[in-house]
Amino acid sequence: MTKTIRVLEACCRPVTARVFDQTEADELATMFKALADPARLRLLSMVASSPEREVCACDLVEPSGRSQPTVSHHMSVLVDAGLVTREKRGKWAWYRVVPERLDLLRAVLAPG
Amino acid sequence: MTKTIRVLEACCRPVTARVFDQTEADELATMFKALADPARLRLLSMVASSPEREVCACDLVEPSGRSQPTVSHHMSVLVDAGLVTREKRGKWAWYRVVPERLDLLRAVLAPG
DNA sequence: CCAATCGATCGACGAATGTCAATATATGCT
DNA sequence: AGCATATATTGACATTCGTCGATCGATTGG
Repeated sequence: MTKTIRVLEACCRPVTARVFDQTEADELATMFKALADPARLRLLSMVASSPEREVCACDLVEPSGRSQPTVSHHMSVLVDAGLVTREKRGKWAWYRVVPERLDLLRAVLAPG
Repeated sequence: MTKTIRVLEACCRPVTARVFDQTEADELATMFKALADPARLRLLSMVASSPEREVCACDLVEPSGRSQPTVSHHMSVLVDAGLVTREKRGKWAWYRVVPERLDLLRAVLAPG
């Protein structure tokens, strides 16, 4: 489950620029896969739209309508994809989005 | 398999703007899910990076390294998500990307 | 018409995924 | 130390997904 976040070499070159090689496609697929579930998208939007730009895991369970283990699992998927970071402070886990990673995906989807 | 492409109401409001509601999350997840597979990403990049901006299905099978039914399936997923269009001309099927749909996803990923 | 070709659909199968209850781990409080 | 709380991990299960071989439908050329 814990996956190392590799750095995309051909970072930011749009899909219109060339055919993705296998490695590149694999890595991008991991990131898009993290966004490919409604529950995770809602969790991500909770973190991203938070005024403080960070959210405690304890504030995600009830609004998401999922069990605590399920939320923990989904957040791990987002962390593994590099889209959010997790910081443990005392008993609590705090999440933040990683804007550079969203930018990377935006660049990939950019028009030619 | 054939899914109607609904139009996103809250189109283009970024993830940083508010918490996605269920319907919105479902629809966005469908689009991201279409991008969440390496084979499909490569197929999409083949279409998107084509000089003529369109590609015949017959030119996708061999380079993708998948069987003809598998390619057809993947292209259907992309079409159903609204990311590409399929036009049947004679015996051949021609695919084009839908830039507006990529723009929509880029807008969703835009920073606050 | 018949044969050939292109692409979509069907059926099957193993692999991956989303989910939760139960349990484990870690931290803080008294 | 002992207990309560917050989160992660494990194990199980049903569902979805990616894949291919076989087949079907449509179009074209002789």
